[in-house]
Amino acid sequence: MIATRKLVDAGRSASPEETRERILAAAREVIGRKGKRGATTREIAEVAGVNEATLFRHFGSKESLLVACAQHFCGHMQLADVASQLSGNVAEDLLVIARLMHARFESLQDMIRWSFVEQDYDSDVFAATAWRPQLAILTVLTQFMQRRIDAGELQGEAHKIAMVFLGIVFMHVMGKKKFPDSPLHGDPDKALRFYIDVFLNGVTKR
Amino acid sequence: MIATRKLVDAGRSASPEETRERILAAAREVIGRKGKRGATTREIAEVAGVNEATLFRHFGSKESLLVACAQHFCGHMQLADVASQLSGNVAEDLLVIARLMHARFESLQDMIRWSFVEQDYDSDVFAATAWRPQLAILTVLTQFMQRRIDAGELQGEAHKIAMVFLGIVFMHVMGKKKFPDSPLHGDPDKALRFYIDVFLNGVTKR
DNA sequence: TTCGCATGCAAGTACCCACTTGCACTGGTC
DNA sequence: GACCAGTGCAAGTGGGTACTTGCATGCGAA
Repeated sequence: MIATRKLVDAGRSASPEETRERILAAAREVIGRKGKRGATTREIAEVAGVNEATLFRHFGSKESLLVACAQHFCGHMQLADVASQLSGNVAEDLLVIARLMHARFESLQDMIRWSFVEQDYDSDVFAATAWRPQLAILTVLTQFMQRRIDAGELQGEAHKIAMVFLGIVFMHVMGKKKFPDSPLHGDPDKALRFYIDVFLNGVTKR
Repeated sequence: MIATRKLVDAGRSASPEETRERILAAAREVIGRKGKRGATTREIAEVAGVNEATLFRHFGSKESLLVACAQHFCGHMQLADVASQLSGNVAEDLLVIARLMHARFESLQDMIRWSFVEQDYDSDVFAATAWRPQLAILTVLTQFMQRRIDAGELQGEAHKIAMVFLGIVFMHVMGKKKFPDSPLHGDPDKALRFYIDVFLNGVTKR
């Protein structure tokens, strides 16, 4: 019974909060691989090292677990501190913002990918929650652009050029697996600098 | 038995090829809404107006149907004729290509969205096939950029700036549902011209 | 007319999934 | 020491899903 003992102890050693955390982390991992539909409670429990019944005792239903998962990992994020890092130089500031975007996209990539498709056809709370960070970033980006336009440094409409910049960085992250042989996916910082250069100056030869 | 008669006749009136076509179209439609996993053979058959057994008699298995569907709609496309429409003016030519990209992305949007997430973790033939048109477009785009660089009109590396342009247009299509209140999603042609302007000249105020 | 092929229809099989339940165990709290 | 909350475990339930099968039907070709 030693083996049984060990397993039991492993479960027992953690507090309920720790158990909850493990389940949420496992859910995120499995959803990243299989998606909302493809993720089974069985596999999530297995990855979490927890009995399936425990999962339901914690979250009640699969749907509740997924929503809790999206809220846990994609909830309110602190973006305000970006402003303090800005120097005044447009290119440098854009790099700061781009790094932030890149990091966020990268770390939430799997969730975002699925929120991209499993959309609102079902008034999907999960997808809406998982997409929130992107909207937040777009807001920050738009505000930044507006300020630079007002200062006479950039031209165009703030939300439009913000969308372009967001699209470029977003596509960079999402494209890693889809265009794996692209030379852009070596040094991320280098790629970001390149994008900023194109964004600011265009590709026309002068 | 008139009702039964009608249904039967509806099925009978079509040739096996037509039946096959209807099933493929239905599969595409349902996959677009529910995804590969979420699409059930029952619903596909229902949408196609055929019996579920007929679906299996045609395609053998759901997986075979999905692969056939991807091949049918995302198979080899004729892109070569773009070259004949090019004028020599970079901005105008980019608009021609962008319109083509936009139309393709738009019409294949649902399939592409799903191929985006249900990726190769399962050596997924469906996803690989559905993604092929994007790779084809990137190739055309890269070649175009290379020619313009060689002609001294553009600067940078062809594949890199091609990726940027692709990303912008791709994000435009994919973002329609995710950023519904963006002013870019009114007149597509206007948006494409705007993207091309930013791509060529940047957003820096001169 | 006759025959075969494509289909409809209904029933069924085997599996998987979300979710439940009852019981046993244990570690910490009083 | 007694109790209890949190967990493991095993079995089970009900519904959905892919896929099969046997038979009836009718259209079109021989």
